[in-house]
Amino acid sequence: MTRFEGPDALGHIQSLPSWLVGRVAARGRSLVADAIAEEGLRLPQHAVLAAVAEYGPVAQADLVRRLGFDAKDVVLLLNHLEDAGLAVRRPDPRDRRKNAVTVTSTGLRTLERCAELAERANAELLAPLSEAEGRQLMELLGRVYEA
Amino acid sequence: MTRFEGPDALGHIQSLPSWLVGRVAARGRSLVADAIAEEGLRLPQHAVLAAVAEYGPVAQADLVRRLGFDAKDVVLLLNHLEDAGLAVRRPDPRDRRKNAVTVTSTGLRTLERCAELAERANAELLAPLSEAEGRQLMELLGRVYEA
DNA sequence: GCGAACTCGTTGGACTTCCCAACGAAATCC
DNA sequence: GGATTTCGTTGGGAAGTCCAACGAGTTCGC
Repeated sequence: MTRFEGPDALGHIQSLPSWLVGRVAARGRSLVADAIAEEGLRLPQHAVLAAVAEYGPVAQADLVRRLGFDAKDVVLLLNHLEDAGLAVRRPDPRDRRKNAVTVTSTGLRTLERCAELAERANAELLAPLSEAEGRQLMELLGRVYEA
Repeated sequence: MTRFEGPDALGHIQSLPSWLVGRVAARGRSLVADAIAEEGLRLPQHAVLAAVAEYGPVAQADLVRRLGFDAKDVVLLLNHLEDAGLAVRRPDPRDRRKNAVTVTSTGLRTLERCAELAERANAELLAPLSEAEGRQLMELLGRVYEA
């Protein structure tokens, strides 16, 4: 085991995988957030809008479950998306407790531009790596995450 | 370019490196946070305590610069560490504006236990990978981060 | 059937992290 | 020795995450 824990305490923390992956994640988050800010969206708004687009008319509780977001936050995020004309809430006739949330055509176009922007931001993130190394990084991260 | 952006919008986001690295970072953060919670410390407190231990008697402004934390938060974190008897603030005789922050012997022992706990949490994080793969992941992340 | 238990959307609040502004005290610059 | 800067501290605000509760609506158990 390592001696001299005190003098190297911070260095030890910063040598841990959890610290390094946290730093890279922060950088990636920042890059993507700045990119899609060009479309006036924040990261959680983008995620909710994408989930709405993917799962068609969907209840908010489903979004909560699929995204792992808090129900309250989904309410506020959808308020914003609706105000921006990107998504629509309509009552579900089959279950009057539910809202059937849909993406608008404007929202779909915004989503396509965001996909492009996010992809470019990720290219910038992985710029120091070759294509093969980028795939390898993804493969390793995938195995860690699935565990 | 990809067609059918709408139906696969969320899947596209979740296939990006920024998303995957964010997920892995969240898992690592959670594992380490739970581990050192055993010693009654939260992650930022641990970081500050480690920085204090590493840089000996150090001014708070130095901690702010080295950690990149907000000055206000460092004040509050040090308040907690001092109340817990892990660190001490004393006036710096050479510059009466500064506090000379030091770790107590209790803080040092806590730090050593935290180092062990954090290391075990990271081992759990990288459990799905072999040792060589773990080193490779660190090497790739390091190159991405240094950029 | 019909009351109990649950679900849905919503509201409220607490906490943490991060960012910016200001302040008195103290040091430094010239 | 006056102007500028630094230091610790306090204050406030935006954003993200989480928990508790509620009325309206639906489903389950008997």
